[in-house]
Amino acid sequence: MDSPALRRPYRREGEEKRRDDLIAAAMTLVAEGGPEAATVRAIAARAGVTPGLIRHYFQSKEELTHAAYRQVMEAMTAEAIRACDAAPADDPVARLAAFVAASFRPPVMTPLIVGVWAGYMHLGRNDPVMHEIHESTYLGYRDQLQHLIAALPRPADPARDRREAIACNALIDGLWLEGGSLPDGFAPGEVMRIALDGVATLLGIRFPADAYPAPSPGKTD
Amino acid sequence: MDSPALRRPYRREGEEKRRDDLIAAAMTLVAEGGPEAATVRAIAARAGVTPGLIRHYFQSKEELTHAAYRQVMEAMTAEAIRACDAAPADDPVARLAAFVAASFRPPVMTPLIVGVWAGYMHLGRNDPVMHEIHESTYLGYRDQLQHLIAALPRPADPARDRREAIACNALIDGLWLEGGSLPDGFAPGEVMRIALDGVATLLGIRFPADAYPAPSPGKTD
DNA sequence: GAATTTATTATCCAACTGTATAATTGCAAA
DNA sequence: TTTGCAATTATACAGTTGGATAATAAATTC
Repeated sequence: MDSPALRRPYRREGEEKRRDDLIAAAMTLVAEGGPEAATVRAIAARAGVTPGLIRHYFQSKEELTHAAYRQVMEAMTAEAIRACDAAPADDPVARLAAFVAASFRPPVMTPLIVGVWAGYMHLGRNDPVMHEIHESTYLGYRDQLQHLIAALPRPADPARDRREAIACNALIDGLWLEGGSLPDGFAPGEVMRIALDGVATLLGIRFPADAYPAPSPGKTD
Repeated sequence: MDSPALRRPYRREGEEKRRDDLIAAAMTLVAEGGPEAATVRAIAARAGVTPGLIRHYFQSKEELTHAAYRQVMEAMTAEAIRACDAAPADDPVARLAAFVAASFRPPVMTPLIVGVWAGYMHLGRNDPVMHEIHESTYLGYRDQLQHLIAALPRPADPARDRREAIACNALIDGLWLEGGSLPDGFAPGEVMRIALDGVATLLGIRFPADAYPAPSPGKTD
């Protein structure tokens, strides 16, 4: 009865690595099986540790959940902004194109991210912290988009900008959701191309050819 | 100690009514608190009956879940198609406008429906039946949209129609999601107006004025 | 080699899950 | 009124699972 005797061997890791591992494990599980799949035991198993360790780094499972969700969401917007800032500061059209394009390739559009988004989407209703995270990251993205639209070289019209930002944001959301959910339903780069075309059409502008992904090799249709 | 004595009084109802009540209760709970909130007991309580009754009308809770999801999803597409068919058969533009507009008012765009959609969105990954329901209703909607687009009076171009259907569908999805999630974030009719404008712009057409919702009273901005 | 703290282990305990069955009541026909 | 059936309630059950915790062992550090 009392022959534990062999104890699981383990390595000691830095706090940061362990926290990241646990967060990554939680995200993966949520993406795969929804929030209810991310139990303390499952998270620990996925991260290659034992359940007790979670409470060594997080005061509760809830805290881990919040940390994971925040990290995913903030990383997403941050990546889009980063790509946008990589474009010439004096070329609003190129900046907008870069922002949109970044939203449709990894690490923003991946089944993992979309899965996390979908899995947690519902928790915002009852959990105030989740709601705050969702709201701030969501509005952060949309605000950024609206800024980029307002910077376009054309007569100012704030009301129009708002409407167009809402429409573009919705188009991006919808495509991102589809593309991330059914990655096999589209040719490589197809979703991004549709998104760029759609945003350009909605705004009455044209994006330069180099804003688009490289054409699929082999065929020149 | 043994004085239960008073038994809950009840009414006898027809099978149809009870089934509908149970389905409605399940949907409401899912919309409010996600799938895990829709326990047998909670559903029964919400429907005003006792848990055992569920298994009198459904072989299992799973069966009730499937019935509820199917009903919500099918009703949604059916309503949009119904509105579309109410338009003149020989006016493709009006038919498309009616289809889009119907997607942005009750009973299609309501917090309940969006909540159910969000709550169950994730179950499609593991549960084959849920997946089938989701897929068929989703594709049904998109196919219908693509047919309406293909029927527009302009040179035929199937590839373009496909791209545009994907884009329009994404725009509609995104707006529907936003409008249903944050009904207070928009003025009455605003989401529908943005959707109609957006779809028209994406397709390079114009919808007649009477396709739009009545302007908000009081102000003529 | 001692001290420190990461990590493991084992367990707790409770809440709750869906299901099955038995007892009772409402209701309508006879 | 009485009878009988089916709708509904009530209770029981068997199992899972949940997150939390205290004590202990092993890495690493000094």
